[in-house]
Parts: sequence; C-alpha cells; structure tokens
Amino acid sequence: MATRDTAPESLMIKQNDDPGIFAFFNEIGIIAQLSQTSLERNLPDGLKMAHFVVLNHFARLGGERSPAELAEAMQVTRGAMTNTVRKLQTRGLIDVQPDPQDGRGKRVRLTEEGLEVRNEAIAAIGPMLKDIERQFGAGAFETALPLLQALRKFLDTARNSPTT
Amino acid sequence: MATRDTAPESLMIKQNDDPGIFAFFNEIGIIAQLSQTSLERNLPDGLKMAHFVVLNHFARLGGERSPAELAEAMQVTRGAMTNTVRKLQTRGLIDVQPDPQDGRGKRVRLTEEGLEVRNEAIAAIGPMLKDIERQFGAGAFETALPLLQALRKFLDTARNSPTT
DNA sequence: GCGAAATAGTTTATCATTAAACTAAATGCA
DNA sequence: TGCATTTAGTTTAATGATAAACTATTTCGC
Repeated sequence: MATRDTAPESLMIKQNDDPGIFAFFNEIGIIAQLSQTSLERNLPDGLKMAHFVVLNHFARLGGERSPAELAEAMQVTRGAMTNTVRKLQTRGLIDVQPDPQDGRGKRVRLTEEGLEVRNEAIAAIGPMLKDIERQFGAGAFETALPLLQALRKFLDTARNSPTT
Repeated sequence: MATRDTAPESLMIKQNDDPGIFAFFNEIGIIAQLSQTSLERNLPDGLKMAHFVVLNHFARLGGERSPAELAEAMQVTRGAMTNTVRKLQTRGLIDVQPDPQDGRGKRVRLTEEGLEVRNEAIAAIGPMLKDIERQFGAGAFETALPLLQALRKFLDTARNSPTT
C-alpha cells in the first residue's frame, strides 16, 4: 500500500498523524450516527432519540426538571432543548408549568402518557439492543463504559473553559 | 433516592431495562456531538468535520474515489455526499471529473490545495487530541478501538439487512 | 438487440443541532 | 432603592443529515 498508482507524487503523505485516537473519534462519530438512525427506525410514532432520551431520563430518575437542567443532562444547547420540550409537550408526553419560585423558569415532568410511550419505546428497541449484546457480550460494553464516561466529562468541562 | 418527593406514585418505575448497553450508546452519542463541535471550532476556514474527514481519507490513502465509494467509507447517504463533494469542489479542495468508464459516475481526487488545508487542519486539532491523549493515555483508545470497529461493522451490516 | 432491473448521482422535504442575538426576570452591590 | 449583571428561556439563521422520489446510464436476460 506504500505508493498508490493513481495518486500524483505531489499528494503523497507523511504519516505523522492519526495515532489511533483519531480513529477512535472517527468510529465514535459513525457509530453514533448509525445507531441513532437504526434505533429511530424502530421507535414508535416517529419518536426521535432526542425525545426518547428525555422521557427515559424522567422515567429512570423521577421528579421534575427545568429545561436548563434537561439541556445540561443531555448535553445539548438550551435552544435545542426548547425545541425538544415543545415537541414533547405538544404530544402530551410531558407537562410544563411555570416555576412558582422563579418567574423566568419552567418546571417539566413526565405525564402518564409519556411514561407509556417511553415503555413502548423500550420494548421496541429492546430486541435490537439484545441482538447487539448477544453478538458482543454484555461485558464488552460495561468494560468500555468508564472510559467513555470519563471522556464525556472531560469534553464537557473543556467546552466550558477558555481555549488552552 | 428511592422515592422522589415530587414524582406521583403512578410514575414510579420498574427498572427492567438499561443494562449498561444503553448507557454505552448514550455516551457514544454525547461524545460524538461534543467532540465534533469542539473539533470544528478549531478547524480552519469554517471547515466542518464532514469535509475534513473526506480530505483526510484521500490524504491517508491516496488515489481516486467515486462519490458512492466516499459515501460508503464515511457511512453517510449519497445525498449527504453530494452536498459534501459540491462544497469541497467549490472551494477547490478536490477535483471532480466525469468517469470516462461510466457515464453516470464521477471520479474525485484531492487537489494540492486540499492537501494543504487538510494538513493545516491536522495541525489545528492536533493539540486538542494530544491534550486528551495526555489525560487518558494513548493506550486507552487503542484498547477500546477494536470493539468500536466491530460494532461499526455490525451496525453497517444490520443497516443493509431486512429487519430481523 | 431490447426491454427490465439495477446503479450513480441529484433533488426535495423534514428535522435536529449550534451559535448568537434577544426578552424578561432575579440577583447583587453600592 | 436603583442600576448593572447574571440567568432562564426563546428565536433566528445556517448547516448537515436522512429518506424518498426522480433522472440518466449501465447491465443483464432472453
């Protein structure tokens, strides 16, 4: 693979880059996109991952959240969360009330219907996840998880810091 | 954290899901988004990751590709690649010619300027990647890579197969 | 050869996301 | 008290992606 026939000499490369970490991010990006579209194809009622993830967050942890807290938890901008909240509210899957403590704020919580839809969604994507688990073994993902979580936190922190 | 004060009893959950694999995909999605926006902030001339990845592909492997081959390699739709190719061509970073062998096809290759811009991009994002590497150790990413590559291939195959 | 089917690439509609500008309310300081 | 600053949330403009419909060309079978 040293010299490729069709490439002009002038375009040949010094391989002083791409140390594996770049390949890592590359795979991450592709997996994110493929898994998202695959999962969304199975989600009920044209529910998108962005929506499902909010429903799931409430279903697992309970309670109420402000839109800002949701944006923080999902790691998206508040503008994005404004959209997501509006869509979920329109479909009756969440309940949105003004925050009695803070005239600027809102309080968001799951509705009964929202929980039902979330449970349908879990049931819908479950088989696909099981399929993957069967292929790779559940342990593989639990092993990889700590690095991903640490990396996520690092990127999140870096995002809110001045450029080094 | 067992029962949350603000959540109605009817919304309390059975934790029969989320076995770690879901957390895994969740982290993947967030990391993909955070790393993409972080990297793009440092890329020269408003270059996007979608563009850079194509330039990098050519720079590393040389040769020519059809748009369809590029779409396959980047795991995006052909429609998406039509856009990417048009943008790169407009900026003079790639050269696009009709395929002499096939009246439907095109042949794409990197230009000198494209290679220069790609090298600038590598230089621009290098420090950020080094930073991450220093935090986690280069080995961590190489260790995780095989699982990601296998998973990517699996998802890609599943995508082109009928729903099981 | 010739018509059906597959393939390359484009276009259109829809959508989620970011960044940045903007409104309105709360906070803090003097 | 009152003004400057911060914070919550929305809006706007731009972008890149998918899916599906569409055009044009090639390939294949008979």
